[in-house]
Amino acid sequence: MMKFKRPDSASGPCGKPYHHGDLRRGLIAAAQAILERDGPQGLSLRAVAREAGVSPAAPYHHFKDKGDLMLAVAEQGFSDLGEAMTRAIEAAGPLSPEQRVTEIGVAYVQFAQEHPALYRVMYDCSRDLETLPDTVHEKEESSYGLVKEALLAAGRAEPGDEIGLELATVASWCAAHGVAEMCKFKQFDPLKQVLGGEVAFYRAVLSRIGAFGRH
Amino acid sequence: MMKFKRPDSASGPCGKPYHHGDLRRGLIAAAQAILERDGPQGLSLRAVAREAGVSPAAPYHHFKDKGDLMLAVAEQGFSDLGEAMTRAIEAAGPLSPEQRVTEIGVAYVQFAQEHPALYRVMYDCSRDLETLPDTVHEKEESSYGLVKEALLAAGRAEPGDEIGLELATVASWCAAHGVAEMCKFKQFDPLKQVLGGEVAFYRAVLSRIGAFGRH
DNA sequence: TGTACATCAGTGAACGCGCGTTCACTGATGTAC
DNA sequence: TGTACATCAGTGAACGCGCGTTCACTGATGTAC
Repeated sequence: MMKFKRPDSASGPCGKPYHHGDLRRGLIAAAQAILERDGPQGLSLRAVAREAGVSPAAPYHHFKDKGDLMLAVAEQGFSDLGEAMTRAIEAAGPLSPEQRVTEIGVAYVQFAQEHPALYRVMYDCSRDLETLPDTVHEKEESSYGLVKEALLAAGRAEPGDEIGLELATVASWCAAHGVAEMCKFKQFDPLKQVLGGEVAFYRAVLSRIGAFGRH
Repeated sequence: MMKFKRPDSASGPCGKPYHHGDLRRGLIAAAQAILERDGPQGLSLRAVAREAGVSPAAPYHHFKDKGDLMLAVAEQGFSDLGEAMTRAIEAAGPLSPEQRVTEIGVAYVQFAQEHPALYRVMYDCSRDLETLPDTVHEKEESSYGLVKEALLAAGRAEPGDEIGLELATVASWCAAHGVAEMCKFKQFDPLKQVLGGEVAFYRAVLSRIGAFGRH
């Protein structure tokens, strides 16, 4: 994120350098900025180039086409989500396996709440591919793996019951996605108020759903 | 849906009638057809007019702007969803309250699976409004009301515990939404195969989630 | 250390496209007399 | 029953816009000698 090794030698006295340094990363960051500011509607290839201070043709040196750029944005998002989940359980200190599951769920929903537009792009890209990016599902240290492992530790499936564990993981993932997307509706405002805030609200909902732990 | 009272008197010998008869309904139907055929990407105002066999300006006699048309499409969708849920529990014959809850959930997910593009538009419109259409949440015979009532009957909240019931309803709704959206990912194909089909799969997931009944 | 040159990473103008919306219009309908 | 006319529901051409992508180009970099 801050590994830009922009060579200052190339910059004129008052102008921008001709070469960006790490435009690939810069474009992904620009896309994220647009998502935060304007939402998914504003996310065009030209807008991303504009945001990065570069001509509309420049991205084509780093991405095959628009879809390729979007995919990279989504993958970065999933990687950030995984980090957020990991950070959350580390920050919480020592936790029971059951609490660990809950905290992961809360972190997931919180991430989606904090970056709604990014979350949408992540989800949309996945659907278009009809597969989830490797960062979610394949890698050893993936978010999916994190959830699965936490559920196993919490005894949500008998050791060896691979199918049961898989099912529990899918269930949790679905629940978290559902909560993440529904939470923003105004109709739930009174409920949020009664429960004492956003986080309390989706903690309550997740807990009701059950897949993320009942305390 | 078939209440077109197209006045044939207006049609020429081989041409279309100048007046459509019920263009408002026709446009909504055309939009649904486009969604089924081309997905949400293809859903522009012009495309809808084209599909309905009408000039691009014609819709403006029936809808304020594009958003207004989309909203009507979404509302029709929510109304269809409500009907599908009602039909499902009626078709299932006599059910225990607990089974009723499950069947409603399955019907919800099934509807989303059968009309993925429509479902997406429904959801997107709701988010843009930041409220759910009245057909979902307000009306007496709304889908939301249906779920709530079934949960109450199933004893998911003490009678009188309005907040608990509301929370249970939200939880179920979130869960159904999550399952509906996640089910299509290819990664879950092996699991579906093991469990013996699509419906068995999301029945299993819903049941794991808990909010829709454990048997 | 200096120079020639291939390669890389940008520019900016242009393309064709489909979009949402507007406009003045016209054909059809239905009502008053 | 017949006719004049207001109203309604269409037409089709045009607008300006931002988009994704392509092209020939050029400035900067780094390597071989």
